Amino acid sequence: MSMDETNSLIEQRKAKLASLRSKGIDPFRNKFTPTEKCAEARANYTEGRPVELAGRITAHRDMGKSMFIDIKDQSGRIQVYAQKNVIGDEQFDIFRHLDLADFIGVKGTLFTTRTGEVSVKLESFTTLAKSLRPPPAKWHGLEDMEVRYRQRYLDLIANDDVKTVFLQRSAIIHEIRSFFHNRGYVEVETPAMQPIPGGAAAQPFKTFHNALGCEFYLRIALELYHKRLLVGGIDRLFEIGKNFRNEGLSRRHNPEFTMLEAYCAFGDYATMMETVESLIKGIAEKVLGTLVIEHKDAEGKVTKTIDLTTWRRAKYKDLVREVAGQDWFDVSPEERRRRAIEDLKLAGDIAAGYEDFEVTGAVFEKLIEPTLINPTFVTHLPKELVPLAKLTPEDPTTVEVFECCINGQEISPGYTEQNDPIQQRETLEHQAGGEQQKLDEDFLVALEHGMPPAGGIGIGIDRLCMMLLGQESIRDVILFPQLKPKL
RNA sequence: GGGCCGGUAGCUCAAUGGUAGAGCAGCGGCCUUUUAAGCCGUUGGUUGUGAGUUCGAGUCUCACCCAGCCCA
Repeated sequence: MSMDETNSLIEQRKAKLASLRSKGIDPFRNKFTPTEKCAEARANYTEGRPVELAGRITAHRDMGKSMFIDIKDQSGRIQVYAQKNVIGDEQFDIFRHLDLADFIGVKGTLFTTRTGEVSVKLESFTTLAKSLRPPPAKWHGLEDMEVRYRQRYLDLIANDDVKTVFLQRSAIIHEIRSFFHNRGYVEVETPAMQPIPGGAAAQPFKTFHNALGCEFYLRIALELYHKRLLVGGIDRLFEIGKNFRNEGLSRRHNPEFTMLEAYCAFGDYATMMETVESLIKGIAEKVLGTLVIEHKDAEGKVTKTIDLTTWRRAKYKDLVREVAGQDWFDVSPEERRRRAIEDLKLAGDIAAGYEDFEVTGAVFEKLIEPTLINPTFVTHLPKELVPLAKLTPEDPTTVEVFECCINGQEISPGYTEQNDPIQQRETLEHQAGGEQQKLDEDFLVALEHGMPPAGGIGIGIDRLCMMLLGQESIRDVILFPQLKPKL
């Protein structure tokens, strides 16, 4: 090791790198094949069993003529014990000057220390990758939000619970795929670049295709392409993909987010309620091993309990009547507006230009949805709210629709899909109305070729993960949440 | 877009307008079963950026950047 009087931690590490090279050691290897993972070595312990393991150095305890280090791979950590008289003076000196965060491969035999910890008695080691920068502190972890999000790899290195969240997110998505494959659904991929962004009301991102010389939009929903596939005879299909909405960022909104949509020909909204309930219950049982989910604060105190055992079904109008009065839908629109503003104190939430259904919508959004912690299917919404669904035969002011609310948020909408091309055109034209929204003629032509009756759902995967994994910010379930670029 | 809070060593954090500190990490020394190892010594700073007030600014003022929370 050089006696360089450098003051930068990076310079010190670079000097160590040069020192290794000067000894003929390559600090960056192409390959090292461990016999097993660190956690497996600990789990399958027999005294004296030879192992070869690889990992990042996360701690070291120097004892003079011997030394302990911890190495860690994705599975976990294991302690390695090096002794000067076993590996020799020269190797021991190199070993002693390895840095926290360096990757090494070790060869040795398993033993148990005096304090009962399964460890590797080192016979030889290989440097695999030198870390030129110091890792975050071992004890405090990494707290700085900005660094955690911008350099998520440091967050994952320093904070095991963060890593667990993302491994569980992966397990959730795996379960979603198995669930639908088991039910005979086909996984499809549809365009993220669309000439007309449809299927939802949201501001799109715009881009330009040079060769075609035209603009495209990043999709805001998957729906309209999935329905084309129903027309094409794919009766059960699903897609897990990114949607993009050019709107504000918040604890619940990221500009790109992951959406699941699934469609089932010859099903309806009731079919899809069963699907959502089975899906989410199955995920909770398989990934979390429970249907009762506890959200905790920083001190570990339970702040919220979500019980997924029973799924309530309630009509939108009934829920509104519960909080706004039994005669809510019998009085005049003017009276509804007055009550909402004066009696329900929603003045700040009701804009002057709001239509009648939007006034009721504000009542639902502000006073009802946040209270729906345990799963509730809110059904039969006013038809104005959902232009792509079929009317309810018994009450044509509503549509055959549900919004599954859990954790005070809408997690999943679903409905009996509109398959009448003439009614669909009228609804979309009326909706486009004042706005300069273009009609997706190609979609309407597809409907005119005949779409089977079908049920469909969407599930916001990020919000589902927040609910299941006890995270209050969408940024904590997205590996690289959107931040303003620095520099 | 509005309000509130924050940005100090690699990390976690201190510092009445008056010499920028601690713990850990790093570096050197001692120590062959430690584990937040221990003991001794020691390096490390353009206090987010830019102006201003002041004899003197991490601290006060203004603008800006970035981030977080709340609201719209």
